[in-house]
Amino acid sequence: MNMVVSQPNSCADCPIRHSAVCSKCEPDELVQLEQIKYYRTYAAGQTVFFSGDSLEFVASIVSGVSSLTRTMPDGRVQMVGLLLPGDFMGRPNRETIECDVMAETEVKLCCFRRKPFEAMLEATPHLGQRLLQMTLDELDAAREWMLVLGRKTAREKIASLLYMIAVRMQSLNPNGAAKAEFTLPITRETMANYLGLTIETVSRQMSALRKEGLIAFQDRRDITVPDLEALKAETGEDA
Amino acid sequence: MNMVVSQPNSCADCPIRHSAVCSKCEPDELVQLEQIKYYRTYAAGQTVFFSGDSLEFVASIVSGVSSLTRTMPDGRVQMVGLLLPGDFMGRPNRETIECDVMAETEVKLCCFRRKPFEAMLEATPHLGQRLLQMTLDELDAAREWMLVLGRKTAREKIASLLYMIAVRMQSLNPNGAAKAEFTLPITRETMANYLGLTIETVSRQMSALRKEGLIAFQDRRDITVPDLEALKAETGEDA
DNA sequence: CGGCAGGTTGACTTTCATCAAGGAGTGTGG
DNA sequence: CCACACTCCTTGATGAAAGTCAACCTGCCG
Repeated sequence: MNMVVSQPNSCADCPIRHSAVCSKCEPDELVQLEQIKYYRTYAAGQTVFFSGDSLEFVASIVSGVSSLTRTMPDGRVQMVGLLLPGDFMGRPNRETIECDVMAETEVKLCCFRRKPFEAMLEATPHLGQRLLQMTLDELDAAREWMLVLGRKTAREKIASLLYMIAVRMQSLNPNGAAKAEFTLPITRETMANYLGLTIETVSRQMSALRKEGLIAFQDRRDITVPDLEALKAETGEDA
Repeated sequence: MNMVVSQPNSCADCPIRHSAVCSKCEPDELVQLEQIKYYRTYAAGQTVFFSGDSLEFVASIVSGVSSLTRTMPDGRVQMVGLLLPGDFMGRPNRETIECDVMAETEVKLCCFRRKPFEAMLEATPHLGQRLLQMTLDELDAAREWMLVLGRKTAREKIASLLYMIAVRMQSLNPNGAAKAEFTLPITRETMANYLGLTIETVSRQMSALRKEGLIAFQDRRDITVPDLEALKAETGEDA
């Protein structure tokens, strides 16, 4: 595994200092965390954990995008989580992980060996409180996604995914523009796995949305959404 | 709302004392909890919370089964959670709830007003630690379910649901019998909403599984599974 | 007895998956 | 520099699975 261990780095200038699991920690608690943390980088396409692996560390995503997937014995794959910067990877108090974790883009992790992290979780309420918040948010997101998987049409699924990504990117430049441009961090296959569709259906629906002017793209990664509200209307969730 | 407030009850002889959010609490912490708790009972079919309601209390399920559902503007419904005795209902640090919560059977809740509960969560690490564990477990279950919704056939979905319920019931009488009998706590419509299917498809697949001898039933609630392993083989997850 | 909710079954339709062919961009080696 | 192989994507033709519409059954309750 050609993963790279980077040089040490300070929490003070960490880009996810205020959103990650450590965001409620006091300065003295950060000092403790600094002592057990280390960085790792994974190239796009590399696997971080295989399902069933023993869970040696937990981590915050510093940069990049990772996916969680589950695979059936006959090869069917369903993505069950998409981890963005600030998100937490791994399970305290669990020996193994039951998903494959993959780097969709180059990913930089801030890792903590699991045992010391669990000990700190017991001793440092701020850490556990933040992790609880984050886990509850993820649970809400997972439930939202169950609606998409269980009840939406292919077209609505695509619109939902694009809308979600557009809004997340939008939140970075917060002037409420009606328009959005972004680079899809994932392939058609990854989209299909996320949405419970085949890549052919993804491709067809992307073409259909383009034909109708709801989205635009030249190379197949850089997407323009001329009218976010119009796209939202296609998600099936508008009133 | 004809909900009933029951007479006070002691934690000491509570049936979910060792599985609920309070299960790690020390005696003195239980005393605190006793001061802010109260019981409510809902009849089958009653709504506990409507989506968007302000969240006045959180609760443990003492007995019965509740469902969490999300509804689209055009009426499509997806169940996103099934709460059994011991499970926790509600979100600390959130003003409103974004699901409908319904009593599928008669349900007895042990309620805590949200604000005092949040205060205790800050002050009592045992409470937060247990809630974190439970939330992580629910997240895993939600992800498992995303695989069912996204990638399984109707037949596999039905088999998965029946197998899950059979195993949960089985865990109550722990001699590893190959056979299982149980009463479905939910209607065909609820099954359909859980599985992302129509009730007609649920009905057809139930009939098909019965024709093949994988399950048996006379009245449509009391199910017999003569061979749990055979049923498991139909879930698509066997190796 | 009639009405009603929940469930089953059949005929038909729609949606999406499957199978298959081929295009566009990229990297490699002759 | 061009041929090629390869990955990722697109598009078309066809088929299978599940949804829709409709009729009817069953048990229950007033």
